[in-house]
Amino acid sequence: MAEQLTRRNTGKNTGENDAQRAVLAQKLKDHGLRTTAPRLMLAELLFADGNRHITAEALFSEARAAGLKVSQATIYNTLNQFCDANLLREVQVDQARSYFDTNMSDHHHFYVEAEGRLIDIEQDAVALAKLPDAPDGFAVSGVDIVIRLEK
Amino acid sequence: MAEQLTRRNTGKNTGENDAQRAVLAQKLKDHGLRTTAPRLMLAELLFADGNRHITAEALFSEARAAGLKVSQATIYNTLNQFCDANLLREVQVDQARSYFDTNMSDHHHFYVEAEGRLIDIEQDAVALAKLPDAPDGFAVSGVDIVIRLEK
DNA sequence: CGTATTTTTTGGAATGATTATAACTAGCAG
DNA sequence: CTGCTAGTTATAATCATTCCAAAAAATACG
Repeated sequence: MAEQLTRRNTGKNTGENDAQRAVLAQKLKDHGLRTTAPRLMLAELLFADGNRHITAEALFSEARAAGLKVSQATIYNTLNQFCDANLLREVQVDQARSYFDTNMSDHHHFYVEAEGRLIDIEQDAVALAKLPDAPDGFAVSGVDIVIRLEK
Repeated sequence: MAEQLTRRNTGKNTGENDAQRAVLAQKLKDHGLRTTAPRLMLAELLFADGNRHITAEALFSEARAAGLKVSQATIYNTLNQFCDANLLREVQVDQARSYFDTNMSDHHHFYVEAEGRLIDIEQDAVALAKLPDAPDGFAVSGVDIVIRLEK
């Protein structure tokens, strides 16, 4: 079953992939999620090859292309669970669809509207010299900067 | 027909409202839009009383509450036309629904997620000391900063 | 001023992303 | 193993938004 996966990483043998899978399984556990087959396989697609930005629909296609038999509902459930568990974050750039970012570090984004593509901005590439205070009774829960790009 | 409007502004007599309507009609013309009754009435709701942040659904309710007989399609059409005409801008904070902002000046937003409420941030309350260059082949078309708030 | 031409508006159907539901299956604790 | 709980699935439901074809209103023209 595991071999149905198209590997995005550079692993060349089963031993290496097994090791990677064990790491991912532990990662799920560490974040309070049971290790189930669908979760592990989606985690592999999401986390095996560095940071990614992906939509539910794209992850679904990728999973199907890799031969996985996951339903759309599971894709959505899993993405939301991963978000709740702080394994993913949602990026708000297009009200038509949600983007999920596997990079949990503090950073911002370029967004190429024409291509629906997100690009990370290193956190130290942006410096905020001045930020307003939160209105009375509120606390800041996040600061999102999106730089929109065109050709 | 015009008197079906519930006034959000402080106008007290018809003369004053007529004057205001004339100003709005001119504003529509200036932006290349024909002055039609629905457009004028929605413009009145949107622009008569200072800057607003509103969703399509909220504007529809407001229009209905004011006794206007506009269809939902017209609300959406009008909001999109106003955006295209640079009378409104869309703010991306919640993928569930679109927010429209009547404040066209360069500024950013607080977003109170729990209430679905947007609050303008004066442009001089934010200072960006450093911004990354756009990747090769791209130009920056906009910089959006959203500060999310919680209680 | 009517009449033709073009835009708008409309109600309702269609779309597309996402979520809810209810039955089934798989983890995992004892 | 067994049972209880959580996860998965297929499908239906929801919700915002867009599409559509027809009716109505605006401008252009004679």
